[in-house]
Amino acid sequence: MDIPPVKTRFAPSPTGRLHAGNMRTALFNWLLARRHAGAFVLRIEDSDTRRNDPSALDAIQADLQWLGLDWDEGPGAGAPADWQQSSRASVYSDAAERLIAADAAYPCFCSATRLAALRERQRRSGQPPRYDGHCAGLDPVQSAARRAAGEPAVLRLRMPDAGTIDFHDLVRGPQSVRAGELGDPVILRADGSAAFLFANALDDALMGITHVLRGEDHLSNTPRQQVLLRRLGLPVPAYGHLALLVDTEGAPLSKRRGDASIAGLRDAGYRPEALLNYLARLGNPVPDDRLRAAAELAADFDPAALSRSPARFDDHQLDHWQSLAMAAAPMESLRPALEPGRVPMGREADFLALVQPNLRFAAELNDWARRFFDAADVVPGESAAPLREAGPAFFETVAGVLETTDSVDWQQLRPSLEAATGRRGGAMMKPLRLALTGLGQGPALGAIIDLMPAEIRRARLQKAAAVAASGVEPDA
RNA sequence: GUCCCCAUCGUCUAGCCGGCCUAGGACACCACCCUUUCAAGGUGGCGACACGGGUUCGAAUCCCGUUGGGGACGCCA
Repeated sequence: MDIPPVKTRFAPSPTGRLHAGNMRTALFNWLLARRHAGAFVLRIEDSDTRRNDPSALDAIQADLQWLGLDWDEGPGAGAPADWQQSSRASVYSDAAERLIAADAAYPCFCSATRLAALRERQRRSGQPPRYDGHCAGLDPVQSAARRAAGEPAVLRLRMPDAGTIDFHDLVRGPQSVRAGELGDPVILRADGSAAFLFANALDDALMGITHVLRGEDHLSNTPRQQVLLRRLGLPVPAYGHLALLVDTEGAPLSKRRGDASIAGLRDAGYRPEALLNYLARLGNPVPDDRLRAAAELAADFDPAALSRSPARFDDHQLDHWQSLAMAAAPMESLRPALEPGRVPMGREADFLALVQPNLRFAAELNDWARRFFDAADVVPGESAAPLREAGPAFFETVAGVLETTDSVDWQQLRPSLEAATGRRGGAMMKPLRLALTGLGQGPALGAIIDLMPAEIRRARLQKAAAVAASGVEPDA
């Protein structure tokens, strides 16, 4: 027997940038599709025209592509052309007519004022706020007449009022909701446009989506969408609900606060492999601690194994994956981050090889390059104390040795320096490293000396000697 | 407020149809090794079954309650 092909989707609204939470949802859907050699669809839910941001469409695609999530249907991917809800208005109105004809939906003339008062009253009396079915019993003929006369109305889906609605959640298992707990939801707004609940379910069914992984905030929509689709005689996809991502404080990740926006992370210098590996493991047990490719992650992706409690987005863990990604990065992928002219001709490969293990972000290359190859001063004022401790003679002596030795082979150079300065180990290395690079840490010092042009070394040592001589009395 | 879901180291988690768990891994942190420096790298350490009741010969694993966290209750998506 045939297992139906898996088709998943990611359906963001173009109202802002993607953040880590959205992206993880997209990733899990992509993983599920790829795992089963199925299809992944990108659909844009722009049914709320007031909130649409024209630039968001491109940004969403850019973010997805950056992470390597490709889609088989959607913007730029060919058929179907109508991946955009705003171009599917007639699909929704046709379905709405069918629902009305079957008495599965009814017009509701209740004003916003009445609804607000109703909710307030229910809340005060300890009742959950939900639509009371005020218009549910209206005569269809009269309702049609009122609508024809131009009286504003929304369309509500008639929910069963007894029994339970059962479904199997891909991540949470069997679910059962008492039908009476659900009010009749609005599926068409007064202006005739489709509400999320309606457009979303219809699109999934019509596009042949088989599996939907979405945020936990959609859990309560599931029974409604199931009723809706059944009434329409359409296939109901399998839904799985993901626990939401929270920030370091445990508060929900907020688009508004710009928490962990994908664009922000990218601009900060994070590599896509790093984010991918981190996101894939948030709330999802991946037994392998190494950096994996997307396809490898997909190979054993299982929604049922997903965590059902909210996961924290932790910068420390992201940084770990970033470090692994940097270390594993092909040298060629680092080059573009290096500003032209920073590194002398012919020295690039040596420079990159030396510095790469110390990088967290590729942009740091430029700082290292400046310290190695730029004549400008690198010694910060606050580091004067260690230089003074070493004394001007130390730097002059080192400079002298460097001048007269033609070998910069560290094995030979180090003993010469020790003999000449009378210092060894850290006593020699630390002030020397500081004088040469302005930093207390970095790649192997011998290799740095080897890579650094003689005239830069000379200038740095001179400067260090001057600083060391300047304040014989350290501020104390 | 009402309803639903969840609860293992600081964080992400393994384990959860009970004994193999003196609870395993990764991140972070700390120490040591390497480097006669530091960083990087290597090795090790610290560190948790939220609490209270049951059930059982035996519970992280099952049940109930408490507490805590998350979600839903829109002409938002």
